Amino acid sequence: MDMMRKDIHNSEVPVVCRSCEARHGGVCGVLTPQQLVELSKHSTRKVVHAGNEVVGQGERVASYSNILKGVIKLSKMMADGRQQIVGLQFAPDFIGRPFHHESTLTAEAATDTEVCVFPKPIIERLVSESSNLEHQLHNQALKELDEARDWMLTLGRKTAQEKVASFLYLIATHLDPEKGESMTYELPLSRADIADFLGLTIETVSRQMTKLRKDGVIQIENNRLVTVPDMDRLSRAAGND
Amino acid sequence: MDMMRKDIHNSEVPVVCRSCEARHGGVCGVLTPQQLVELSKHSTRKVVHAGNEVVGQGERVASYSNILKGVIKLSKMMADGRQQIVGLQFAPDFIGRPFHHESTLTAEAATDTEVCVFPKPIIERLVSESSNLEHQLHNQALKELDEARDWMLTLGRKTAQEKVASFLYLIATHLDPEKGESMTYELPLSRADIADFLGLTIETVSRQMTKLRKDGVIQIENNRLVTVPDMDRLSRAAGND
DNA sequence: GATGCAATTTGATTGAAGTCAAAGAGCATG
DNA sequence: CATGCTCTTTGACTTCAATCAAATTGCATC
Repeated sequence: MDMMRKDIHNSEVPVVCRSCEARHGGVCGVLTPQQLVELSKHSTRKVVHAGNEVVGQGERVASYSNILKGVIKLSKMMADGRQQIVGLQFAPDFIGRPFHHESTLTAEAATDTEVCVFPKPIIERLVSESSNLEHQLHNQALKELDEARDWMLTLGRKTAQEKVASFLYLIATHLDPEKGESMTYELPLSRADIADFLGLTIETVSRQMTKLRKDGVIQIENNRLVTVPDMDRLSRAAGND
Repeated sequence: MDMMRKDIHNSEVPVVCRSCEARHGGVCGVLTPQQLVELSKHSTRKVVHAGNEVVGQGERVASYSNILKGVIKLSKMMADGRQQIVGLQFAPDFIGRPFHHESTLTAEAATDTEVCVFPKPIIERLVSESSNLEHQLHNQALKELDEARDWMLTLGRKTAQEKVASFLYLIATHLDPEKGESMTYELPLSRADIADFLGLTIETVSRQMTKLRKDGVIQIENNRLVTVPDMDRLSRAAGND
């Protein structure tokens, strides 16, 4: 990564902020060297452990962050405690909205996570200066919108079996975008989180996982380690035909 | 409206495109007079009757449009015919995405609709020229994202009763944003569409409407005309505490 | 106002997912 | 390696919404 950076730019100006270190993508990817120098002065790298909140529902948002590592879950909660996960964010996604000061949802680390945090005024100034950056954020919003709408179809019209398969497929494709025929990965969510993402109960998720295992669509070790021998078969089980 | 326009601008330059006529908002609202002149040369006003497609799922998109009047439903369909409405668009929303050439969903008129249509290259040039316009589209995308996520909570975690009440509340607030205590309106969707929006069957929607009527939360005339005597009560029935 | 058709409602029954309860695994800690 | 804890699975039973099957209503047309 470091080598590539040198090859392309062949100079001493930074191409990522100090806190992000060698990671491209996210906000850093579209800034000028001068903007990166400025950003580096105010950004800090932070570790957020699984289960900790990044931003609470209804809270004032004082900072923005790039995800460097791990998975963040975005969720909404009703007054009586019913909860729905409305999105998952992976590196190098951006958390927070310039010029919107109140969050309508809770962002919480699903796994242990590393983020690069900037103060609000800095990122807002960069957005005003750089139409590139707004374009980048606009594109992420459109990607999130597409994902949200795909998930609405899953929530509204799929069976419990298809929902669980859809979830396993979604995670697989996000963790490894080059799709081979088979793959093995660590689930970033507990059964309770999966249930909240799928609009099901823990017990139903468990039963459907067992069924998919018995049918040979997946193998499971230690509750979290999933092997998908045939991605196309999983996709079919998810109802994506 | 025309009078207001004159008062504010006091000149002969257009403030909306020819086809949109006196309507502000949507794309027109953020363009310069020169851009509006340019846009007017290529835009056409079009009537789309209820049930007709504006853009089909997977089709190449050759144009963009502003909704002037009526309601457009955005939906996704599975191979076996199961359908989910993933969004409703009202005037003056914009339909279409600059630089994305394939639609991932179907846009269909729910009611008789009027739209102002522009060819793709025109709007893409205007977006490149005007950061204002991208900002406007970005904001609409964020609004749609918020609405999609709110609806995910409804789809995943609410009961049939709460879903139907949520729908009636959603339509009421979109058709008349100044919320009085009571209101009467024409439903823009059939029972079948409501079912597809809520992830329910027609029969369940009907039963829950009947129940809300018998409980005095709403009154219904001629299937489509709904009166809500107490919006707060409807909101509570929708689970929005 | 009678006719025909689609949209909506209502009823009887079934079934998928939820609830309640208990047992079993996984994983830290002393 | 026993202890205590949480997380997950499994089992028995219930319930809410789906399905299947008529009625009924609304509405355009003759």
